[in-house]
Amino acid sequence: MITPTNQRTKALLVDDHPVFLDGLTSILNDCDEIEILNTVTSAEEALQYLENESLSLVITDINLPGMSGIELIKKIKEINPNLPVLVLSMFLGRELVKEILSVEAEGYLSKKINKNELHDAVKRIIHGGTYYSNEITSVMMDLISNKKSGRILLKHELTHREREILQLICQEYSSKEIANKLFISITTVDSHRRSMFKKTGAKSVIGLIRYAVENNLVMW
Amino acid sequence: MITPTNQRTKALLVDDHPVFLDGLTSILNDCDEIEILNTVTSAEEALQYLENESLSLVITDINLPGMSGIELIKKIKEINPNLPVLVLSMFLGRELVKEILSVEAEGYLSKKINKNELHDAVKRIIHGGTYYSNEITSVMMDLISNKKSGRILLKHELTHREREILQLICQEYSSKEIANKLFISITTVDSHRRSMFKKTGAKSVIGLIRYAVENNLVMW
DNA sequence: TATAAATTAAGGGTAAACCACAACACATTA
DNA sequence: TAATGTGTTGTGGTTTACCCTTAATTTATA
Repeated sequence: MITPTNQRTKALLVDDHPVFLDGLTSILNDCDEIEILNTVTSAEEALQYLENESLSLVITDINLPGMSGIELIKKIKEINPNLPVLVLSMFLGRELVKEILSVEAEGYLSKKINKNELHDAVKRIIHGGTYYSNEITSVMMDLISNKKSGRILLKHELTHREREILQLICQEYSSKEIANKLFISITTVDSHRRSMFKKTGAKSVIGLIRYAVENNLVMW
Repeated sequence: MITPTNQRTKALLVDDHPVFLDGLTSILNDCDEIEILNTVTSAEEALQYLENESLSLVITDINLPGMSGIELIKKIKEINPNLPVLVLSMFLGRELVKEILSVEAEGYLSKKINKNELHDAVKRIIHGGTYYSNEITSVMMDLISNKKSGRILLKHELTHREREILQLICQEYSSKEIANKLFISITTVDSHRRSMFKKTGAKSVIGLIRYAVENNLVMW
């Protein structure tokens, strides 16, 4: 017995890899409760579907060209706070976990998932629940153990200025070049750099780069 | 009219992302000339199918956990040189292009391809041809323009020792630590480091890291 | 065998990274 | 209001990275 089409949850899939979208579609076609409304390869395209009343689930990648997945979710929650979002991502650093939690996504899955995990996640979310994979829950536990005042601090680990400088470091700018670009002293750039080392636990600039990649601060 | 199953090309798909495998399967199911023999998530599993006489095409990712895609292709060409291989990869540096050409893969595609490109590539390869995407051909042109003695040099740009040191650099080891680890002088590590800068054209250690990532020298 | 390349290492230099400490503005909170 | 915390800025000093030349020894390759 097949559930009538008009009762199925209509989903929008967002990922910049067409083959991955086909894989998601193929897997979700095996699920009676889901119907694919459409698949798009950017957050900008996804925005066009947010006013569509039949849309009742968004599954999106984080690392998208142009507007990021996090920005997309923020927009989704502004326009339609009740529309659930399942996040997919390749990497998962502490900072990214905080962002996923702060935009209140209903679920998270690594992009290395299999069919069953995706089915489980989708079913739980469309029935009003949430689904967070093991990877994210272990990072969440880590955040809780480092908590202050009884709750998880969802504030960014790095300040705006620090992120700005980190992005320039990732683009192979030296401290001198960064100082000139931002009209500040080299020693100031140095200070920001060192505070990032402390916060991220990086031993060298390579650790900073890895942090930036794992937290989608740069398009590598 | 459907071609009988026993006349279709039987393909083995290798990728560590199950959803991506589902996407490839879904796309190739639309192609009358292809039939999926099986899908596996590692090179080690793939080896078990190489003695299978009905297998007539392998589509594999390069960046696999454990044995790499390049190593897999080497083994394939040892056991069955006539079995064509289509390579998929996320990144594509000069070094990786050389490796793909040196193991004589019949085709290359970026992992950002769409349905049509995959169909074209597969059809050309199963009819005895080759398919190299625009990304790889432009890198090949670059290699040809830098050629000596009339043909492309497929030798590695970096030596074994240099690669070894680069991998340690990527793991956040300092020159001093690398020297201790390899029982060589710091000045020697410095020599190798500088020769890598020259060969890769990197401006800073970040350029070296990017080179390592783009050429699959490290699992990032 | 001759030539080239890889690995090893030295001396000597500049520039940049890295470290501890601290002033100041600004906001939050006690 | 005073206290505390955080972000941004900065100084001086130490260490390491980065760059050049030169060169011995071993190992491939023509």
